Amino acid sequence: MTLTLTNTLSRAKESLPAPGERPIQLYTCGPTVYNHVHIGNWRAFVFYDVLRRSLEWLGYEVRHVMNLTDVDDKTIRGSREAGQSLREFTDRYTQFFLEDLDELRILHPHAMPRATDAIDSMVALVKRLEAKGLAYQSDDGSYYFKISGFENYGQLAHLDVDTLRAGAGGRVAADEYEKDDVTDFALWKAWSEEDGDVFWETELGKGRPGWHLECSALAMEHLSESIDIHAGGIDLVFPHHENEIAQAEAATGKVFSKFWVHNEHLMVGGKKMSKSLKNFFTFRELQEVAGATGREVRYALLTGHYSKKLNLQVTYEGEGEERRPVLFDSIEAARSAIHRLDEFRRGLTIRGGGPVGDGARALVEGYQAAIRAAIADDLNVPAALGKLFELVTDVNKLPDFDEEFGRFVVSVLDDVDQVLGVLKPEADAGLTPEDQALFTAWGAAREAKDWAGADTIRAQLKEHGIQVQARKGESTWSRI
RNA sequence: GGCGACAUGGCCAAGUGGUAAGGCAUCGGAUUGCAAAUCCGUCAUUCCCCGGUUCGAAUCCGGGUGUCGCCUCCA
Repeated sequence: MTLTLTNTLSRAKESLPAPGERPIQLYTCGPTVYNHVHIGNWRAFVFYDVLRRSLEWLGYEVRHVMNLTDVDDKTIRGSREAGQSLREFTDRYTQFFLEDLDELRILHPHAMPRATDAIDSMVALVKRLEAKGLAYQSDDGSYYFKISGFENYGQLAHLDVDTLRAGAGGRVAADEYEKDDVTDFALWKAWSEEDGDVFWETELGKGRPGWHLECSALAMEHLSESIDIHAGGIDLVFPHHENEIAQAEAATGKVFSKFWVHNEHLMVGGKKMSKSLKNFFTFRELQEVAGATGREVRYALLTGHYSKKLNLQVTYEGEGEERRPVLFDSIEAARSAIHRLDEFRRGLTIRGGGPVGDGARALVEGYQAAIRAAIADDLNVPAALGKLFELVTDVNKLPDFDEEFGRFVVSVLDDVDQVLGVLKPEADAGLTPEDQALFTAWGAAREAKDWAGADTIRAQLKEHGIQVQARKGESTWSRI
């Protein structure tokens, strides 16, 4: 099925080519590995993941590349403060990032190149631009992109260069005098004292790459000079993506990316995340404060359409300095919804009855098709989730069904989960011997109608984080 | 100042001309030894406000209010 996406270039929904004609080349802007990325960043990474999974689910072959920014002001400053080499420092945060990626059930991109592994590509790109008269060297040895030489500048952000120039005039710091034009941006930064031992001796001199350069170079190196989709957070539209386009298209004369898709921001408690508002959280903080799992966070991030702001609702207590979050409503809601989905799945495997008619099967297939249509229509995950819950309610209403039908519905859930990535329950090692003994004793006490004893054991299990369910056949348990 | 996005029930959130999906919470019922969990049902005559277009608008247009964002390195 053909996927449509909102293309930032046109600000309209556009259809990709039908699947099968050729593989889709997808590039997404990765993290700067200088700290734990925050929950808003995770919205972007989950979005990229849904995009890639959706493409594959709809029948596309995909090659997904995401960069790791491991050299910039922040990584250099961080490594110096930590007393580590740049590589030691960024490796540490890369490792954290990869661990969290797995927790959030995000598929690893096919390639995750570091910026520092692409110095040669970047230098070559600058040389190419210089040969065309679109890059120039300033007095301090840095290289800048000459925006006046690229007439399409502003096409993505829909900004007018003259307006930018006027706006920048009053705000640009005095140390920017090196540039011919205030709107020009750095391609290569000449070494300065603060860079310490971070530099590369290249044809461009001693220095390090500018931020925008790595994405253009890496996309071209690992994919091609004209890719299909480039994704990122909405705040990267300008200047980052605009500059990527300028660098790439000025050098190659080709369309850098046919599609540009951007995810909107995550709001926390109705506000933009900031440290001063105390609504700034990393995934690891949510794990500690709210007991959130990666699966719950992923679900919460899937409840809104990528192109719209999503609010992570938080209830606070106290004012000013004392203000602290006491309840993460969105995480709680995600937890309840996931629990219900897990119970539904479990019910499918333990309910064995008579055969169901063809109508029931057609009903489920109808929902499966509706979910596919919702995903194909600009990745409408919230609408797809709506259909999924309608499926749940309708199947629950069936008076009876056999094992084969149960297996069929499970297969549909697994199919849909190729995109959602939240329906598979966490792997559980099972009860500890002690808890297993309690669970058995609880059953025995109930058998003997020793209600007081049963209630005591039930309370003990609950303290261990185990909730029991009395059922007609075999009783069950679940983690709280 | 320039440009732009958004405003749907207690919370989250689909829906972009044909009469308000879904989730969480609430409430009622079923089930249960009692619970919990689960299941069923209930839950917006109305979509920020005012005006307009239309047979018909949450959806289109104009005005207002509010929130958020971009205007050189924040997903």
